[in-house]
Amino acid sequence: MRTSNYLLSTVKETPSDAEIISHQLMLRAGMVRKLASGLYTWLPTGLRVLRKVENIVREEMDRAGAIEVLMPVVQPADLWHETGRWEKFGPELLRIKDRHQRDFVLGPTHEEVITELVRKEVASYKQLPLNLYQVQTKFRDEVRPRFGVMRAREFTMKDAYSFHTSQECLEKTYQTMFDAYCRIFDRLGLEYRPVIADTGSIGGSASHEFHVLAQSGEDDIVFSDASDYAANIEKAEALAPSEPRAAATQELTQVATPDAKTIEELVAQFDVAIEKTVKTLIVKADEESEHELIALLVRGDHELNEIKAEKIEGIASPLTFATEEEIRAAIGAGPGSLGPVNLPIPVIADRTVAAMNDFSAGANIDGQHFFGINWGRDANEPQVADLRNVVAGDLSPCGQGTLSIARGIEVGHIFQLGDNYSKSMNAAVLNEQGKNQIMTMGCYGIGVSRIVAAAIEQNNDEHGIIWPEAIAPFTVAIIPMNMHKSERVAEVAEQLYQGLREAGVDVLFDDRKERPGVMFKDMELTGIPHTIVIGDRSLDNQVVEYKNRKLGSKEEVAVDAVLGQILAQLN
RNA sequence: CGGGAUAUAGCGCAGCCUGGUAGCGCAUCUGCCUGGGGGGCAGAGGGUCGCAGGUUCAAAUCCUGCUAUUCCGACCA
Repeated sequence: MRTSNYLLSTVKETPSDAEIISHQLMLRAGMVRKLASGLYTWLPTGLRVLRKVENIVREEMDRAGAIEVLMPVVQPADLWHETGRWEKFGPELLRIKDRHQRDFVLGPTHEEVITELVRKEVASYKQLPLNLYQVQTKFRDEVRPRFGVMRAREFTMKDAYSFHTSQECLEKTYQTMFDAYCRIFDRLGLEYRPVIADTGSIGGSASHEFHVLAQSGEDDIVFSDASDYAANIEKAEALAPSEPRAAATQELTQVATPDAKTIEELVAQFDVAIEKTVKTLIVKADEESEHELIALLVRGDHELNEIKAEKIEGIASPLTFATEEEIRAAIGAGPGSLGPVNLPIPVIADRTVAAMNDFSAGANIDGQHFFGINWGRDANEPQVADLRNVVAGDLSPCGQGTLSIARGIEVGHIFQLGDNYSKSMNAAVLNEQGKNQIMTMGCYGIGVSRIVAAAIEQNNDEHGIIWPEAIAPFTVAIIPMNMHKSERVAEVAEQLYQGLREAGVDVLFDDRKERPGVMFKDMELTGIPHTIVIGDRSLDNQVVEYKNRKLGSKEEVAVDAVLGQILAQLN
């Protein structure tokens, strides 16, 4: 490609509404442009990268035995009624009507459509297992699109769905997909981790997420320093403290704390360690419960894990915090002064809290706290559950080592769905006994467009993007110096360009009548891995200059050797 | 959905408080110079000041409403 026939569309200034580095660089490098909130046009450079990611994903899916299909973006509401997700999905599901006033949705995912297809096309166990995938546009009407294509409303996803007659068979395909995903992310050149994950609203049993490690990631993932254990913080179990609860040493005392509405204020104003404080959070109980509200207790310096909390029996799902009015009506004190002593509603304590002694918490009287609280003596032994997020330094749930925490960008997610969808949609085959049997399903997603952003998050410097070789929009850039005056430069550049093209290399020949600085900056911003600089100065010595974007290195290469050397390096 | 901010040339911004000829940098176009790191000189084009009302002799500027964008929070395969 010649830049004179191309739409480079680079910009110098950083658009003011781009928050994270990948979004800024994608705009500056001319990869995407925003059309409306969460909707992006892919410019030629961005599209080249997107296609390269897609192709790697396709190759590995095909290699792993999956078969490509393509399903519509627009889906009839009937299917969503069948699985109950028409009601269950929130406003994130964009619902539309056609001219006959029939309901449709813009597909945020395709479990319904694929299950509809397979239940019609597959009748016998002999046709299974089957793993179908597509690379398709999805639409989710996100509450708050942000970070460019990282969290867009319209995005490209590879989604695969497998069908089986047994759990064993599902597990085998699940493992095959797990391995395929590792190959994909290896080939993409990304630093990533598979982690144990929550299944979220898609449902099912086993699940792993694949995270690209980056500071700007929206998820916390935790690792053991002594084993392969890695999990999303949503899922990571916080073990009970290894030490049993110590005996009480303090008397229960009530203290006026008019200016301490938060744990931070309490710790700042009174001589109490934050590890000796307890936070009391009030949530709604589920409808069957005889109480309206339930109190959840976590240590002052710990965070409630909402995913864990809403899975506890008796707690409303989705988790809903009580309002101040509801709390006052039930307890008679405001949120800043709550605690387990004399609390008229059920109490569930985190494992850590259950093992505490001599702790402080609100007195359920405005402006009052108790110090020296001890379970059994001052408050009934609570129901105990794992309620909190793990923190760095916690023991690993696998039994080996301690945990550390890093930020990750979720780029892949695989699930063992079981019969969640096949059952409600009655997707069955005849088994070996000639009986109808509901199929068991797995589903496997990769955020293709998100990977483009994630790759940049992980590979950039002050000059711009540094593409991993496998997904660079162009592999080699040719920068001629003063080509429009020097025939010698033009000739060498032209020959090298043709040579690289004939060898099938993605090469960008910067034949614009621009000053050198402009060309250097553009190629660096765009992140092209290899650059050849051709100028009279070096041609006098029969050499050209080779620059490596990633290493930042320069070397001189003989004119007649450069093509061979580049080609050798690419293999 | 709650709280805050913003909307002026393609992009980034000033002007608004204190009403009176719409401005700066970059980009674009023309010419000349320059030619190894976003260069210089000279000139040119480009605006419904988000939209709709209101106040006023006069509104980018003051008032009201709306819309969009954005940040924080809640929410989220």
